[in-house]
Amino acid sequence: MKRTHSCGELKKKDIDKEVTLCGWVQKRRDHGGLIFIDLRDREGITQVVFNPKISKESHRKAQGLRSEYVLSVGGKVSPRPRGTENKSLPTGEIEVLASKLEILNESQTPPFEIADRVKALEDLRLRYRYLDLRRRPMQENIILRHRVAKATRDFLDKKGFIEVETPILTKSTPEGARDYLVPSRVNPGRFFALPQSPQLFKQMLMVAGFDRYFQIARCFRDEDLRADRQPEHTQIDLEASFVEPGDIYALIEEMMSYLFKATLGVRIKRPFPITTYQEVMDRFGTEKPDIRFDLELIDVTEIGKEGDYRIFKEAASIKGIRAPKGENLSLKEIEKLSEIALVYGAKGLAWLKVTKEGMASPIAKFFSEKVKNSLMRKMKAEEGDLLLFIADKPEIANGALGQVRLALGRKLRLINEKGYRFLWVIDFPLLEFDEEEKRFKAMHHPFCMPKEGDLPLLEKEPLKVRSKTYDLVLNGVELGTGSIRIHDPRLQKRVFRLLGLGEEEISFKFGFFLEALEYGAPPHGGIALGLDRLVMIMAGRETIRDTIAFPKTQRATSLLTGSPSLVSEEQLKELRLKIER
RNA sequence: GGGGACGUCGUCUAGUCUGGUUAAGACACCUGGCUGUCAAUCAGGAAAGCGUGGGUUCAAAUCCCAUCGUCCCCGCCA
Repeated sequence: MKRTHSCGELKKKDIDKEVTLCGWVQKRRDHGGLIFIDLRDREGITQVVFNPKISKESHRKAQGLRSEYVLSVGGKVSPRPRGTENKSLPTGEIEVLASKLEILNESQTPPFEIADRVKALEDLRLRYRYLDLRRRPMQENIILRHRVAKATRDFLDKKGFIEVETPILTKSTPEGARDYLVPSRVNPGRFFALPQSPQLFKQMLMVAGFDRYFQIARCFRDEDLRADRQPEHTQIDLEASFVEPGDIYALIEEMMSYLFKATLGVRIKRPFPITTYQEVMDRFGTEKPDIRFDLELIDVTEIGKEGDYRIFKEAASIKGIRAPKGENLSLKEIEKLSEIALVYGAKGLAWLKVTKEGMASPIAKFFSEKVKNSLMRKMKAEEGDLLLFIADKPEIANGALGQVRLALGRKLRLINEKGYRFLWVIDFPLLEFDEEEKRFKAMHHPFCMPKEGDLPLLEKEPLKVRSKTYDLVLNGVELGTGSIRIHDPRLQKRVFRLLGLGEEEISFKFGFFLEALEYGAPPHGGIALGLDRLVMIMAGRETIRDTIAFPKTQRATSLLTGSPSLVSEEQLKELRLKIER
């Protein structure tokens, strides 16, 4: 036994105990006659004092200690002299008077300081991830992640869910994201795909009668990265038989409530509001609205067209948003908002300031007092407000103004950073039209059940068909996606055909799955929640990289290991692969 | 595929717009002093030729071109 206690637990009550601590040298303060070492481990920091009167030998050895050396220190816990207690440290009332010192390992001077507040840039942190992970905030993130995963398992176990592992080496299927492929040496020219999600396996587990399944599942997608997107991410994946959407809502709401309580001690308000896709698009311009603040998009198409402003008159849709007290925003700040609108495809951002003297704006002259007044009324505008408008195709007007809304929320400090506001977004369209490929694509995935009432439209007006889908949104972040699935093989085939899949392709790609549905597949549904994103929000971080022990860069490489890397000719030959140069 | 920001001692920055002495500071590091520090302190020291390659110029960290890397975003991500 190298240690008797952790570096975070010794308190007044331990005074006079003989203890042995192990840890890293956080800091050495050498006063010549007296040396202080802050010894750090996962649990905290304890001050160790080397006094030649207690041990000449240890004091001599301690002179050679440097940052990040690994030590085992034996000594007596004693109260700090009156007036030298450190209130900012949980162990600050005591210190260990070292009588024994063993240097377990030395350390090079680290490339950056192991401090709570990082100064090092992220690429350096990633290259030395094991040092970055020594920092307390990173340890807290990873430990929080562990607690969330643990609480998830506890909760779902109690609810009768069985954790089942599904293959990592699986089959490439069309639709969705690009697959990561793995060549098969035993079957030259053939490839496994890493799963984008365990979707088909969990459905087949329902066919198998497991009734309730879950998995903390790694998912792989070979797409471009973002702050909240990594090539491999982890989902809390679950599926249940004989359920309605309401069963899933209730389960997930209870689970979220349990997770937040168990890990953060935070109470979550239930039930979560439920809104349709159509409604959130109209009101917030996005399928994942941040409802921590109220600003909503307002349809002013009718009123806007009454003026003489050509751009309004010719637009299919005019959406407006009211920035309370936005009068104070400078032209430059409005210009910034307008740039955001441009990025999201709008051609411009029109604005009106409501001042004492009336409407101040380059476009005010195009509108009569009457029109201006009805605009004011419709948007519930008050003096001092700034009104912003985008006139365009409905998708653009909504989408771009939705982004302006988010920027406004931040700019005007309307967002309660400490709040957790969940929202269900339901009834997504089953399909969307891909302009590039000129065909229908599944909005979520091809296994979502269409709403029964919309079934007659399936072949006639496919875009009007809504599906039994539900997205869970938290603070403007898409946390998870789920649906009731198709369990009828005939209906599943109809949907495949709608997606433009030929009979041959259907049986090649999905034959095994359709066959499974033929053998008494129960009605079922489920959801998958992004664990990385959930922990990111809980930890108050801006990127999921801070919640993943060993993440990849935006170019999908590991700076730590240098992967992906070249492989030997022999390896390629064995796989019968040739690299084109 | 596209847009943007950044790259200077170990680290983080200043310097770059407006080319011109020994490229500056803080932290870290090294040596020495110091028995109550915890952002220890005092004295001294070492440390980068400015991501890489090319070009312009009497002269390039600074201007131009290319390239590499990191980050943010659009597209993409069911």
